[in-house]
Amino acid sequence: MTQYADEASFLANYNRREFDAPLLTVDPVLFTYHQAQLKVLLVERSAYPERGLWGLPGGFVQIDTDISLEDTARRKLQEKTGIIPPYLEQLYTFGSNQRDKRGWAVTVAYTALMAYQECASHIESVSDVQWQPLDQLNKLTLAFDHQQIIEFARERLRQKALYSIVPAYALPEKFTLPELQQLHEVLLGKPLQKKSFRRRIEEAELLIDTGEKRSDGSGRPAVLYRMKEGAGGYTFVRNLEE
Amino acid sequence: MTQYADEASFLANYNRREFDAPLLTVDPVLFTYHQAQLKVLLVERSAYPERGLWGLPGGFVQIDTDISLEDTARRKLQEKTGIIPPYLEQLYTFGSNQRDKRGWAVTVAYTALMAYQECASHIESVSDVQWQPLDQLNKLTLAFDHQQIIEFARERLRQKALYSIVPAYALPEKFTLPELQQLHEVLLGKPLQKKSFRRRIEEAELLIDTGEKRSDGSGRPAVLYRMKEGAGGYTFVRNLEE
DNA sequence: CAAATAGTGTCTGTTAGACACTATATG
DNA sequence: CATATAGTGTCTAACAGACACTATTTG
Repeated sequence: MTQYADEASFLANYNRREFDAPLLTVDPVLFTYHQAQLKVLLVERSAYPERGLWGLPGGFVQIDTDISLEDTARRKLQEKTGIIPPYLEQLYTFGSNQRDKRGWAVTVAYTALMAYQECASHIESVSDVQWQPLDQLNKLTLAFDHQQIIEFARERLRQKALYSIVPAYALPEKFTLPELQQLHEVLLGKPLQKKSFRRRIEEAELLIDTGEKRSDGSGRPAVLYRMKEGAGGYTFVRNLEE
Repeated sequence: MTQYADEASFLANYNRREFDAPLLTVDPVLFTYHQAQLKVLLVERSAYPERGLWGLPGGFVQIDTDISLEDTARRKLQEKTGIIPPYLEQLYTFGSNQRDKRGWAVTVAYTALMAYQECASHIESVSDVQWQPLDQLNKLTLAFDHQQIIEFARERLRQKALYSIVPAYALPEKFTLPELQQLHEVLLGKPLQKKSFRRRIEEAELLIDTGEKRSDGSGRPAVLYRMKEGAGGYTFVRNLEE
């Protein structure tokens, strides 16, 4: 191993391609909620490997333009949806010598949430991007280990539904409490007590009453709320029942 | 961009050094509890960059021997402590163009816990590995952003003290409830109600009474317990008060 | 016995579950 | 009015906080 007199000369001679390193990608899992279903954003791969398969809207870090991993995630999401989603959080980093045919590969996965309508027009204009309902995911063969990554992200989001209102970021800016409760019920796979659900959200003062209401055509109209600043970061001290 | 007829010819021509990619390392944050203090394992860097500074016991993925990121973390910990710690969990992945003088760099950080005594002899035999008390960390200048990574890991461990007994992995195999409570109190920075602390652990049946007791020289001896299989994965539905 | 530490009994307070009730919309 | 959906009142159950009490050790 070469010895250097000081750090400056070490850095001057440093060559980042000297060693074989794992491939490094960033893969955002973008969820939304539409027509009583959780959906995930998939992209059809146009290049090898796994060409023709659907997968997550990820890609390589561009070291000359991205300044952080989150930056890369935001860039890829904007490329595919036209929008930067209101919720983006690092999920987990998957890395092994098995998950990519090219060899050792690492992906930093993110969970993102946004309203379905926010990018509906953008997505309808292209054929290689689609919202896939989560309960029909088995019918598709996804690229790499993206199926497992999506399941991992869904499980984490399910956990969050027990102690936060993070799922609300998958709804439009203005939404009703029954809508939010339905979303939580889909995530948890079981009905929730209306009273319990509302009470904890009201007592924690997480939402702002917009003064508006919305009717579904029949029945009493529901109040439209907006999330308060930072409401996604709030965690209840006690979980809902599993 | 070159076009390939099929995936096989794409893979045959694939060169993983073709593009500049971020550096990728794995950095375990290994905590223990000794003499009423939380301590973290640090290593003195023998090579550039940041030579001479203390930092986390991490390193590059060895793509020919490691089969997963967790593998890399385990290997580095075994190299420095002689032991594979009983608790190892991925923490967070830090990546930006600012955190390493060599340029864009990513590190997958892990939290690990083990008993102080398990590797005391191994560590005492070398001069470049040490347990550093967390409340004296400010006095040291650490390599890269390792100071922030340690703080991040400590904060996550603090959270876990509110809803799990994961911190118990920082104790010897057999430990007493007062010991575990003290550790939680150090993590949370505040005293806990003895009764509340014991009650929830007993009701969840997380520990096994070894039948043995240990006296500190004065006062009633405390019962020695062992963790049940999977006790670290248990989460209480209700948190302790912050 | 006193001092020290481990461990328990039991009351209170908070918050989720259950479920019946009222409120407000449409046709 | 009937029906549908939104939203409330209120009792119960579970579980953490508070704190005084008992238990077991050493000297």
